Amino acid sequence: MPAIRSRREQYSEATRAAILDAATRRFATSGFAATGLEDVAADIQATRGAVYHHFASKKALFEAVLEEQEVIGFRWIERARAAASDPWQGAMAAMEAFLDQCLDPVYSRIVWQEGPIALGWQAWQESEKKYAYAHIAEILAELVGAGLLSPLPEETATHVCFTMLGSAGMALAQADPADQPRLRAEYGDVFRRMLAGLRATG
Amino acid sequence: MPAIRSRREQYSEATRAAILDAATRRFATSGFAATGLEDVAADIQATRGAVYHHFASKKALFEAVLEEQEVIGFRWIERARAAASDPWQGAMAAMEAFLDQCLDPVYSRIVWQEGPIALGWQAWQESEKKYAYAHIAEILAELVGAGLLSPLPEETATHVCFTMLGSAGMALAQADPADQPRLRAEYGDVFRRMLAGLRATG
DNA sequence: TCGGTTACATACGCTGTGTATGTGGCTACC
DNA sequence: GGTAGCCACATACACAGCGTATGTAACCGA
Repeated sequence: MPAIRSRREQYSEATRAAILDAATRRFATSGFAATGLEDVAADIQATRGAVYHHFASKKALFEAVLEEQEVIGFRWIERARAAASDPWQGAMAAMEAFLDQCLDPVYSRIVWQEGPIALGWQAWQESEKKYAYAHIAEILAELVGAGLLSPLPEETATHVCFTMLGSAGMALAQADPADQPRLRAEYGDVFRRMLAGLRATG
Repeated sequence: MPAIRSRREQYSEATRAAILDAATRRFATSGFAATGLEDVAADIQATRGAVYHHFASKKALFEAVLEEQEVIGFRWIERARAAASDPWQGAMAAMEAFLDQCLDPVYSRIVWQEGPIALGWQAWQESEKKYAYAHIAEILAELVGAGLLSPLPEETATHVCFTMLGSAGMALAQADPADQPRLRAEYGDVFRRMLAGLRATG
């Protein structure tokens, strides 16, 4: 990769980033269906031509937006987990960090609400497997490996945890801010009790 | 309501039912977005005019289709639960019946895949509250009342169970038929263990 | 049998996606 | 340092699908 880029390349890169940024805001506030590429283009004083130059389709644009959010979320959660002292604490920290992440309305709406709508349930799930899914599987495997959980059907358990966390995040994100602390505590409580069930010998 | 209906009313009722039926098949096989009202109309040798006469919009048509599936599913599950001898068996039977229901590709696709896409996540969830949601809440309350589960935050626990079951159903529905028995057993296993966690005193 | 209503068909406008073509400014080569 | 080519983007257009306004024929009540 060239460390120095031509003026034109820099401009191009900047517009691409601007499109991505505007699209993120639009998708997060108005949703995928209600957002026209015209709107996105207008937000950055450009035309739909520019958008179609950088992205093959509306769906492709959304995928790029989604990918970005996934990466941000992944890093945030992983950092929280890495800071913990032992696997169990790490898993709990990751859970907390995930719930935090979902309180960001952009993240929760793009990833959990609009994702399945824009890409279709199946494609969205495929995309999730690269991030959240793989992440959870790793954490569970570590817990099982450390003897903290009794053996589990990996794929199924991962899927269940994935969904539980996701829906909790969604519910939190959409709740009245005044209720969020209580809800968050409740979800934490239910999760902990359920995980405790997984601790007993299967 | 008049027990006897005029010829015209009977015809009208029949076309409405035919539209509903055709739409159900189309939505279930091609999805909401890829289904045009033209297709639906053509399936029953009619025009889009007929569709718009009976349903206010494409969305309204889908809502009617969804409602029908919900009612069918609800009845099926409730019957299984009612046949059980005690609350715990009833809850387990309801869970099994739900998984059965999800193996029907029409039900699972309409309710769980296309629902959120067609109505938007929020409206879909509202609609679910009338059926699955209320149903689960009732079952959980019964279990708590019978002392089989320790007290729970009702709304939160309902939401978690709702999502767990739904995603399990979806995963089952989309799995290779050869894997379905194994997966189903695994989900049952994980659920039972997690519910066991809820049994301990919170 | 005749006027009104109802069930549907026909025709059209609008919105939004995608695509084909045009253009001006940057870059690279001589 | 002039020019040829390319690249980033704009403009224009084709096309699909939803919704709506209007037409029409069958039916029903008087």
